[in-house]
Amino acid sequence: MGVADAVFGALADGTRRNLLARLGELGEASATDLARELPVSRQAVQKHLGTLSDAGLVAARRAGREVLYRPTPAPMSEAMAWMAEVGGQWDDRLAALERQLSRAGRAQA
Amino acid sequence: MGVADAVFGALADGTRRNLLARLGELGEASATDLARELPVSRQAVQKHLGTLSDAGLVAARRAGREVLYRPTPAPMSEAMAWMAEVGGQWDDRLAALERQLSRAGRAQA
DNA sequence: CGATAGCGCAACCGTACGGTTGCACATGGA
DNA sequence: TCCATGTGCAACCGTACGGTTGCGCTATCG
Repeated sequence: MGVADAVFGALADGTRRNLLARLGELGEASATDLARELPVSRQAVQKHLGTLSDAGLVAARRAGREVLYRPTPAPMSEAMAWMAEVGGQWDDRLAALERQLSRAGRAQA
Repeated sequence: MGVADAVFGALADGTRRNLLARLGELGEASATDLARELPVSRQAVQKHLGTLSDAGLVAARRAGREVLYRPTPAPMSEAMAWMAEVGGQWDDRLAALERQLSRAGRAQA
């Protein structure tokens, strides 16, 4: 089913979730910036940003000689919808979320 | 952060998501049952159910000589909470979900 | 009982993944 | 213009993953 595979795959790695969370705080950052505060090399971060980008969770913007990445978490909603749908049959809490999702879904790009 | 890693990891595989969805429909099923309607061997299904079980997304019950698995999707809510938190800073839709999650969270085991 | 259906476990295989190093290319500042 | 900084790309490495086969144990049914 669609984008879910890429999104879940991207989110399955802790470093990638770290990057996404950090980008959420910073707004924008380069791979070099992000690598500075992480215990991995710049190239590793770059690869991670690549898979995040493939999943549509991150977008890149060139600024001079830097490339700045910003989070674009919209595709996560599809993954959440999947979880809500599967889980909703067994958990009232998730069922509530499913209703919320379908309501919010009508209002998004 | 906690269970999220196992949950996202488990959900990152399409076969595993299939299994979870099918279990959601059937209620309960054995690894052999599930393997019958999937293009993989029983042992493969068994391994997948193992990782799903490690993530707390599935529970096993012995019934005679069969072992029946049923979905226990509650741990997904933590993963959803993570997504809502990270995404919420950038997406009003996810922000709404985040509020919904914290409200529902107070009412769960 | 014996035979059959189902589970558990281990070994093995190919490949994708996370990570590294190394180096070449581009860009901006002194 | 020269140099420092930053990016892009490729090769390489170890390991974990998805999947298979094979076999032994358990339990149910005739």
